[in-house]
Amino acid sequence: MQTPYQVYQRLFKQYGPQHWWPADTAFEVMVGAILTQNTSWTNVEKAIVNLKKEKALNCNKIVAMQEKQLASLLKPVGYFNVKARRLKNFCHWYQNTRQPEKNDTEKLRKQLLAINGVGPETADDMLLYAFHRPVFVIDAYTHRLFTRLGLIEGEPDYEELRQWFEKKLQRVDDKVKVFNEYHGLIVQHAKQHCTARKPLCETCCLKRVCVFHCHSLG
DNA sequence: ACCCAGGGTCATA
DNA sequence: TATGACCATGGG
Repeated sequence: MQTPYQVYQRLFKQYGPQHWWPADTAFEVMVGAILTQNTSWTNVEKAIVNLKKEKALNCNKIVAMQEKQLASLLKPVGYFNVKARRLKNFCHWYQNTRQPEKNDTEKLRKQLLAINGVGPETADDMLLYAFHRPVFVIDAYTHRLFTRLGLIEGEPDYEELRQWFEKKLQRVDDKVKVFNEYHGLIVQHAKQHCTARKPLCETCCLKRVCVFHCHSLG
């Protein structure tokens, strides 16, 4: 059976460094993390452009702005009313929290999860890509890919899956670096070879992982 | 016309 | 705790 780290090495060999998170600043990372909830990144890019064009990619500006006006800038991402509210909720926290980066990872994670509209994946995106903490991000692609590869059993919830990855990768040298690349690689790979529509993974760079598993089932 | 996308909250049982 | 409804645009 292939280990999660061997899967990582194959993906890295195939695709190379992913240069995640695609954003100019830590604040832009966190905004993007909220906007991309259940939404394709191409739509998020359009909303980010709208915000930059209005010089509204700014915490104080977003807090001060009317929610309706913010929602109009967020139109391309869908759920724009919900996300305008969530973005404001996040910006209130960010504005009122002095030096959140001074907190240890667990405390920071609890603070982020306490924001209405920030769930486990969004919080972990922020922790890894904005605060550079060694937190493994789980998303729908990760769950689907590793389920199809047969590397995880049952239907683990978010936290169980995150703990599983972090345990399997506990000995790697630079966790922030590897977790960063790994999540980007999973998304890159899954977009191409592990979508909901195209369920079979026959010709990708992880094929032998899949074949080995199928054979091991007898 | 239908399904999906780098989720999360809330009401209900 | 465990489902289901809901949010809503853009691309295949």
